[in-house]
Amino acid sequence: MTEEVSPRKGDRTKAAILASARNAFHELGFDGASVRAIAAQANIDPAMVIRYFGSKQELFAAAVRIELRLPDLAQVPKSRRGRALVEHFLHRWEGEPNEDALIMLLRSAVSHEDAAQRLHTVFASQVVGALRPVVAASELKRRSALVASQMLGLALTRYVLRLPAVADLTRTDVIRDFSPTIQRYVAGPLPH
Amino acid sequence: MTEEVSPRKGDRTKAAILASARNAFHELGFDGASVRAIAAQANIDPAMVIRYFGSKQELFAAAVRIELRLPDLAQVPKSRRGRALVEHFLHRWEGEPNEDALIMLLRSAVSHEDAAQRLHTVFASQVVGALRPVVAASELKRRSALVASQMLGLALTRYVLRLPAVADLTRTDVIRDFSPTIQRYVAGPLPH
DNA sequence: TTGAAAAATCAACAAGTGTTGACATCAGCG
DNA sequence: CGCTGATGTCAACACTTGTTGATTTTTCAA
Repeated sequence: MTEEVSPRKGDRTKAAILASARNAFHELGFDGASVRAIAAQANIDPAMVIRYFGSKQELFAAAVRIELRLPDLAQVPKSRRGRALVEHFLHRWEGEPNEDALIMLLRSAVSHEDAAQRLHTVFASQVVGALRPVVAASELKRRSALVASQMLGLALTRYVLRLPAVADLTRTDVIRDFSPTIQRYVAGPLPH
Repeated sequence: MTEEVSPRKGDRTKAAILASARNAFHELGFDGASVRAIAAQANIDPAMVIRYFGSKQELFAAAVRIELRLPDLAQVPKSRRGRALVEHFLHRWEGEPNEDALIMLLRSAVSHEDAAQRLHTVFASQVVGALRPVVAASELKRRSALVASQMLGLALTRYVLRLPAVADLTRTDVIRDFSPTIQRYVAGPLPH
């Protein structure tokens, strides 16, 4: 009534399912989050989940659909690109809690082959995409590997494993401690 | 017959179960590896797995039992401790394939709470234990966090996700590229 | 060889999974 | 009103999971 464009009742519940699914996939991964649990948390019948999304796999694909917000490193002074990258990912991961798709993929990729493939793709677009404009083509793969290993290692230990030593760091700590490493991986000299 | 001390038939199959379980847990994680699949790969009845180990959980605990081979960094010149650490873990992880407990824990910790707790413990003994003799107590937690994030990030991207950019690196490449970072995390200056 | 313990087999259980189809309820429009 | 299509409910399916008990086969010493 109050809406202007067909406030279809179904759209609200569809959104509720999606929100519940994002939460569940975020903290339990694909296999750990059951359709029944997702439905229960949204106060909905499990059958509706299938009716609205077709299958659990398609629900996951919808929940994980990503907006690619790439940082434009070319517009950042060369000496601050490491810091910019760390801030970019930290902002993504701690923007709205229990929402980021990369963490969902990380939690799922271990056991779910499709999620692993999607993570490869996301990695390629996010990290390689960010670095391509600012590093030599001959070094792109190597520098991307280094950045990915450190940033995914940070995400893993901080958000998935929650090792106290890493999880207890403040945002400021993280930026201060990891920026120099990423800076070297992006723009520093590589050992020959 | 050819053995001297009670070559109990059961010990052989128990060992076979353990080997099969290590393999399965290593590539599928705790939830992904079913008791039936483990038994099938060892050509035995699923019931035997339970009879010999009590439960899947106890089998996992037995498969993941770890020999703590800590590197003694105090005996390594200060400037080479980063390299020594990288070589230590690389040797662990690529020693005998499909055997390392840390990878098994990494694959399982995502969905299995006990595995996550064990990983915290292993991390504490392996990383913190190696660093304690050679870093100031006031910096131990912070330096351990940095080393753990990079080394687990390497393990994650190389062995679990198998991102081509990281998995394609040779052992020599890995040592060359990651040692400087770990060296800085262990003995270099920390940003204030 | 005989007999007892160890090892292996088989079928079944209770619980949980994703998914489906038949049915009931409700909305809004003619 | 009555009708139609969208929403929601319920029970059941086929399957997989870890685990158990009864039963049979094998092993090995007396």
